Amino acid sequence: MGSTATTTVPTNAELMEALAAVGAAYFQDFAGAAARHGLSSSQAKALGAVQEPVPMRALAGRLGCDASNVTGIVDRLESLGLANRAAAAGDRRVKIVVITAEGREILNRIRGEMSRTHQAFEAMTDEQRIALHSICGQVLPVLAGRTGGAQ
Amino acid sequence: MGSTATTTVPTNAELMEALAAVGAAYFQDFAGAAARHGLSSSQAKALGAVQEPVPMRALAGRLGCDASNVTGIVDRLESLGLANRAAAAGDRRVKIVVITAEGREILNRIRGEMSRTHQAFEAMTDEQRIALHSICGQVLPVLAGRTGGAQ
DNA sequence: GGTCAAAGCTTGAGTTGCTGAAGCACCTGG
DNA sequence: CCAGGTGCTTCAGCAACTCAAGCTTTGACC
Repeated sequence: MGSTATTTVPTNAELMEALAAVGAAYFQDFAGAAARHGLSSSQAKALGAVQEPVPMRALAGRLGCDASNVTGIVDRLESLGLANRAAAAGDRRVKIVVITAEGREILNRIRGEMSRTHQAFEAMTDEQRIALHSICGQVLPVLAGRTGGAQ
Repeated sequence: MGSTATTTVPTNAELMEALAAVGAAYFQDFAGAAARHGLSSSQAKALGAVQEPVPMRALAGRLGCDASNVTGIVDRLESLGLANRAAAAGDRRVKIVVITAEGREILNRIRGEMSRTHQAFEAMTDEQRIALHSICGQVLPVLAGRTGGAQ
């Protein structure tokens, strides 16, 4: 494939711009859906990161922020009844965040209500879906820093 | 969903998860590069949005936030010497944000220092670049809400 | 067994991002 | 010229975020 002379290979700058625009639009769709359920984007992101029980410190790692920050976010999730703190077996220092049934319900509803995102997916062909998924899978480990390159 | 082939078409949920992960990783790379130059991600995002002179109100639209918020962000950019407020010809209410030479310099440096993103792009084949760029271009108008569907 | 460094979580101070309401300056239409 | 709308700023208030300091618990060392 790829023998059409009209399609030129995009430069890094062009790709960066395209990726940034798509990422920003996706995020706005996400934040909007979360807001409709009274959650900030940080809270919703945290909720998505605790589908499996996770210690506070590890959650901070997943969210890419300071541990002290997670305290406040989980405080709010807990006061909304969407998550709980549980004691860890074997280490009484550790507190494990566990999503509640209601939290899971809200999370699923938020994901279902990201209408722009769903529309965008519907408009893709099977080949495009496969290509996008494969590219994401290949690019993610590099982008997330699992390679010994920088840092 | 009973597909048994080796390359199965990813579901919406799988695509959403992949896209979210890539978007988050990209954003962290961006925020990290901006932080190295003493800019928050919002400030850097605003800087990128004023490569062409833009009135305050329009900038708020581009950033997807309240106009009053933009006042503070531009205040900080201005105090750092990265942007200026200029009077608009013909309407003295309007203030137009103009990036300075130093602002452009910093912006280019930030983009150049997004090493993980560049690494990820380097690892892509020409076909993948073309596919990704084309998918982004197709998906963006839908994702950004230019279709009369929801909302 | 006692001691001490280190790990996990929370608290407090301080900055930024963000919104909504109120206010001022300015434009536009009658 | 006056009324209403538009553009920007200010203010109060909350969420998110960081750093430094503090508390409890753990694990290792003497």
